[in-house]
Amino acid sequence: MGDEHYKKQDHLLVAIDCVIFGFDRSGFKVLLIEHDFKSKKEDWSLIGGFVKKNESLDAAAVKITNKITGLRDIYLEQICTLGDVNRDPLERTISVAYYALIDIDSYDEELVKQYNASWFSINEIPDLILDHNKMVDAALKKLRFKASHQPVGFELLPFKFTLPDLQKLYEGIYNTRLDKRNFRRRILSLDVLVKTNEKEKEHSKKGAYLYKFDQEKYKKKVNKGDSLIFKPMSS
Amino acid sequence: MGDEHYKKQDHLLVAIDCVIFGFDRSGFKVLLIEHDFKSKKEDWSLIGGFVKKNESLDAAAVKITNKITGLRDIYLEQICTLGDVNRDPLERTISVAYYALIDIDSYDEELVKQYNASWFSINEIPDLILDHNKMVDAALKKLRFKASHQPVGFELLPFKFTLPDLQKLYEGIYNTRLDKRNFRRRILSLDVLVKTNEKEKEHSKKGAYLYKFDQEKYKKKVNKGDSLIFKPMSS
DNA sequence: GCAAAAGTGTTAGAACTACACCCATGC
DNA sequence: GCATGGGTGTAGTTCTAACACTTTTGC
Repeated sequence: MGDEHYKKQDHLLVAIDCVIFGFDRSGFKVLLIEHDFKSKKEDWSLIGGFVKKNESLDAAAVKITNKITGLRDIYLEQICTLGDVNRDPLERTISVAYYALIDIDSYDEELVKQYNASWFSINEIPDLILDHNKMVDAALKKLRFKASHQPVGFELLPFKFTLPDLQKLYEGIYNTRLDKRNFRRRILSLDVLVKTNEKEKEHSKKGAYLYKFDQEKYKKKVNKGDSLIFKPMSS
Repeated sequence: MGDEHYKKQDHLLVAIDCVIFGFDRSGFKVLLIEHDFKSKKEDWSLIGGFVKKNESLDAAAVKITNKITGLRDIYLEQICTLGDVNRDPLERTISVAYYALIDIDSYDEELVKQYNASWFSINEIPDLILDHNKMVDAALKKLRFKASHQPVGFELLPFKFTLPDLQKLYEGIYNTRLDKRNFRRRILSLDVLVKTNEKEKEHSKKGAYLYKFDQEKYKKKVNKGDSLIFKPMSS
């Protein structure tokens, strides 16, 4: 915004690209699509699209994540905007990157297949087109920060989950190993978890208690936001 | 980025708006311009401009801050991008917000006058046009985060400065009071300051020693970046 | 000589890290 | 009965926060 006249200004293509994070027992993942319109092999990219004139950035990001996952009410956060002149060789395009957190067990598998999309462990992200690797790196950095200041998990886990699962989620986010006892003490001291009487017995013989989030308290913590609740933890 | 065809897509106006932070003994400030083209009274805004087709976002932000301050090599960081459909009533415009940190004693006063710009204490930011207040809030939040993880000050202070000044800077950033002894211990333990033998005697009878940053070590800390070095501190 | 700001250490409490064993169950 | 993953407590260390007096010098 400035003192120049609007009419004569350049108008640019504006894109949205989404880093869709998901989590299951085998780890922390990103959803990528095979980007075939140049039909090179192994040409992966983020999910994206262009912003329409009558559509806000946030709305465009919702539309795009919904298109491929089928999910409504997705948690989305803006990461950054990339705008080098030649970042897209076809035409000058600026791109606003977002990340999404979804429960990996609840997306629409049909849609994902249809778009040639696959989940990649964050340790095995392939080379992506354009500057999409930069976006993934920035998304991870931002998510790690977020996770160190606010509880994270509600968006990434099913309604009920075990503490070992939650720990694996944090280990995935920080790409590190955590001490079981310290992790439990810490996460329970946040006072946002409610223990149920049910046990999950698919993944161990003894079975692990299922917990759920106390939504009220959870949201309060998330909105508070500035208090430090987790540091990247020790091994 | 997506699978749609580029030609038919909408093209949008893209603006840059800059939150220019400065610091002097009387506090922590933001530079605003009187936005007179509708000639309402007291119609303040951030400094901004439109992005040209052949100009990167970062370059546009540099150009804009340079235009009003006359400074080169300004520290700039992207904050966020705002893109509601009706955020600018004149035309659909998305705006990428940046913040700049400058030494308030070294800008070009002539230019600032010419643009009808003034410094406002961050406690007294007036109502700004469009969504510019949102940008200022986001800038502060981001700067506070940055200051809690990396040393800040090199960009905002003159080459030599006193510890009481540096403390006032942090107090300004966090809008709080800090304990002198704890502050000194902490900031010195970062091992990025070098004490000189000179004293600054304009502001006290006893005089305070001048310090400078050890640029090597400072940059190393800034690039490292992820280690927590300051929490928002106690009163 | 006194007002005004600079400078300096200690201590109690809180938080963090590291660490090892028993439990419940399916096979 | 044993292998597998779930669950639990403590002690040493480090970090943090609270706090008061002396120094210098311009007036």
